[in-house]
Amino acid sequence: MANDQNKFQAIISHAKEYGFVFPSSEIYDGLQAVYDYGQWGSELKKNIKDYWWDSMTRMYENIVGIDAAIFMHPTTWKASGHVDNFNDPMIDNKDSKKRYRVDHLIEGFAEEQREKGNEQLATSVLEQMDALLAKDDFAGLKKLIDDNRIKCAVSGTSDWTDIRQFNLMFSTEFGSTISSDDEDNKVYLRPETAQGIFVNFLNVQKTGRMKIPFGIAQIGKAFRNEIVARQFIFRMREFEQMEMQFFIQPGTQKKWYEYWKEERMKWHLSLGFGKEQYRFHDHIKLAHYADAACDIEFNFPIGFKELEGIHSRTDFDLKNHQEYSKKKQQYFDNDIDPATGKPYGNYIPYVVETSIGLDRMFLAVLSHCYEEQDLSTAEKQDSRTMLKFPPRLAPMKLAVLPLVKKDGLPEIARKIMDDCKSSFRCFYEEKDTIGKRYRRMDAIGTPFCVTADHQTKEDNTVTIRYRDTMLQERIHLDKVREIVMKAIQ
RNA sequence: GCGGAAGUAGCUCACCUGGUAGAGCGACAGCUUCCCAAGCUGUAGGUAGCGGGUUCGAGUCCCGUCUUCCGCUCCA
Repeated sequence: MANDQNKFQAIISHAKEYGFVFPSSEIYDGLQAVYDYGQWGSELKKNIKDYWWDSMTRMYENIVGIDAAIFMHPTTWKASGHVDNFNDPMIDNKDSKKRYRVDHLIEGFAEEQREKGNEQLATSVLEQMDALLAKDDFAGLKKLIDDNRIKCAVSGTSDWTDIRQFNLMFSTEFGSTISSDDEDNKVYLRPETAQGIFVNFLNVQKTGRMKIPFGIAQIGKAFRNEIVARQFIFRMREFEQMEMQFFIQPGTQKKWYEYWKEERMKWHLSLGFGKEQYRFHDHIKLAHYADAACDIEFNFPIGFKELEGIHSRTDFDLKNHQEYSKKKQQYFDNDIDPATGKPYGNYIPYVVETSIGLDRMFLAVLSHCYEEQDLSTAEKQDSRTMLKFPPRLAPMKLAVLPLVKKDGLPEIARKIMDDCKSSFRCFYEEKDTIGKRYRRMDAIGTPFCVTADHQTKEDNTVTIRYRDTMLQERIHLDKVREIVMKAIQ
């Protein structure tokens, strides 16, 4: 465990030192739980994104993608349950360190009084509470708690912190007249990307002539004002989700839930990190919208943690959007129901969701591929740090290196660059010894290096050096592009 | 949010009981032309997280603040 913790620290350092991940606005001391992706990090992230997007939208003919806005109509979040579930004022007892929802605390007190026969007090307290909650009068609520000497069940004391609102959604003002008091102007930064898909369900279904079952995929940013956000990019306030909502007939959710569990696991395994790095974790306590849910957990250096969620969301979201918007969210199914011999007809589809955190996927790839190797021999101490990325995900695919920077070798190397750079990302370097240049490429995870040497001038062959094995082969110049292309496909 | 620890050059760290910052690695330029880092020469880079206080004088003591790490708590 101690070693894994050190490994995690080493990965964070490496990520910063080699341009993968920087703390946000670092020159101003950073911003808690916000990070920026650097020159190689953004490439890696993009490659992960593309890999997911392509496998979703190309490999499944019944899945299409959209890109919805981050801002959504405020009612969206009422329908989704986010406004009700994440707006609770909380209070902490300073002695027991226990945190309570203010309404629960006061209701508990009223209940006690009622049992003791103080019916009048109970009713009065509850009435006051409702009035104060409606006004968001936290000072008044605190006074109510103090005046009635409401105690903590654990510590038995009445030593309370101030009341604070823990709203997991970020909000901002919308429109030309800015008035922070005006609830009508308040818009949220989406706390999940899913709702952008749900509100577009019929648009996509009708214009794309989609037939159930079908899926809508989306990659985009989401924002959550986490109370405690830590562990590097594992839990961030601004993060990116890659998710797909799969619309199905009611009653078939069990089958599709199992189907997507399997499909998503296959996708992860296709990266070749090994089966033992993943496991399923079934949710016992289900979210307000789900009738079955599990996570795919990955073996991070900080332990097995959630990487992707697969949820059977029932018709919770579409049904609520129908209710709040007063617009029918149903689908007419022309397929014949074998039970009745007639079409299935109108229904609100059920949904199975697969939702993966892009930043977590990035961390999974980075931490799994990070390796420190001891290459010491009897004569000499030696070690290298490398990122053994699958070639298709590597930020840089090929380094082109002249063995020395004279005798016409740079010119040959430049020619190779010109031949390859339109096909994939290449890196040219002539400074320092060849060994040092190889090691620098290992550190950012470049899978291939080709070196032009004096023999190249005679027979047009170069050496290609493989990152993982450090072995070299001599190949013809014309083969370079082809070999790399094959590896990244 | 609570408790604990830390914050000095890109990185790792040093400066003992207060007297206006050093090393190694790295980076850059040049030499070397060498197929797996640490050969030679040179250069750049820090007002010690930030703010305040004590003092003739603070990186060094005190307070506040921000950030990070560890533990607890939380995580629809």
